[in-house]
Amino acid sequence: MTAQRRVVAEVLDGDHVHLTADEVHARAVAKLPEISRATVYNTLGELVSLGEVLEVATDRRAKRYDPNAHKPHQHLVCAQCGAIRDVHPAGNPLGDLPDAERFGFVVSAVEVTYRGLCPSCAGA
Amino acid sequence: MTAQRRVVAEVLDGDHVHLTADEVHARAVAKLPEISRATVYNTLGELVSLGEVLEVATDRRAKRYDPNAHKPHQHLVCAQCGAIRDVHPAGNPLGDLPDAERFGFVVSAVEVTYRGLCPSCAGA
DNA sequence: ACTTGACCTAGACAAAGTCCATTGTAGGAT
DNA sequence: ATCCTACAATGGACTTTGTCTAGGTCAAGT
Repeated sequence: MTAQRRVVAEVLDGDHVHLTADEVHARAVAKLPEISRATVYNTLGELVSLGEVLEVATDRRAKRYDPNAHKPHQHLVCAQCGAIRDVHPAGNPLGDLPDAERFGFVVSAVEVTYRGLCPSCAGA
Repeated sequence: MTAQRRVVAEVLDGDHVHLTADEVHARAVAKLPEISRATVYNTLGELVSLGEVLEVATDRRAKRYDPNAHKPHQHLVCAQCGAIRDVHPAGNPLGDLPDAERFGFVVSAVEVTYRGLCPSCAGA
């Protein structure tokens, strides 16, 4: 546990945030000015490997990092402003895929992304 | 309808393919050598706007373009080789999101990506 | 003190996509 | 037939996101 890794972990802790790698880097620099981009990327990669943090790809721009890795959840994304909320759908989406639709695949995970407009974007 | 747009449409037609923009460009160049990358991107963007083609983002690398836009479906992706199959899960995933989990959003769409191993990658 | 190895840094590099100024073209107006 | 205008296409520069590499630093063990 080095100073750099502690800073990255601190940045992700706290709110239910979904930061991009660059945002993590920017906040880390605020606490530890000499931290480099490569170190942030490396540390995020390690946290993902350890299962402490999830990668979320709700758009095709930057990956986002979700510290809420221990409770299974899906994401709800505003198509306009990009706001992201964690949500917990009912039912088991994996079970909804019939054997006939599995084409012999060993299916092990499912990601669900709900898209719509958040209250402020829908009101505007 | 120009020659360039016809060529892009032809490339996407046919099989149930999921090509990246670069693959579309490569195949378009084979038919019309002077077509430029920008034109392929523009044309793909127009086809997406018209609802004739879907953008699929199963990985964080290139977007893929799915000509099967008229029948709702989801995707099953091999985590190892990247193979993509169209699948049709049972049930209505949109309905699985309770009102209490919508946070006031107007939810209009849902994307489901199943991940696993295809038969050849699972066997190897 | 020297070696070793893990970690960090800066910057170069790569892939995917977008933007922009210029050039080309097709159809209508004169 | 020629000109005009609007739209489309082109090539290349640029941006964003992420990875890689070569070298430097530091602490622990011998």
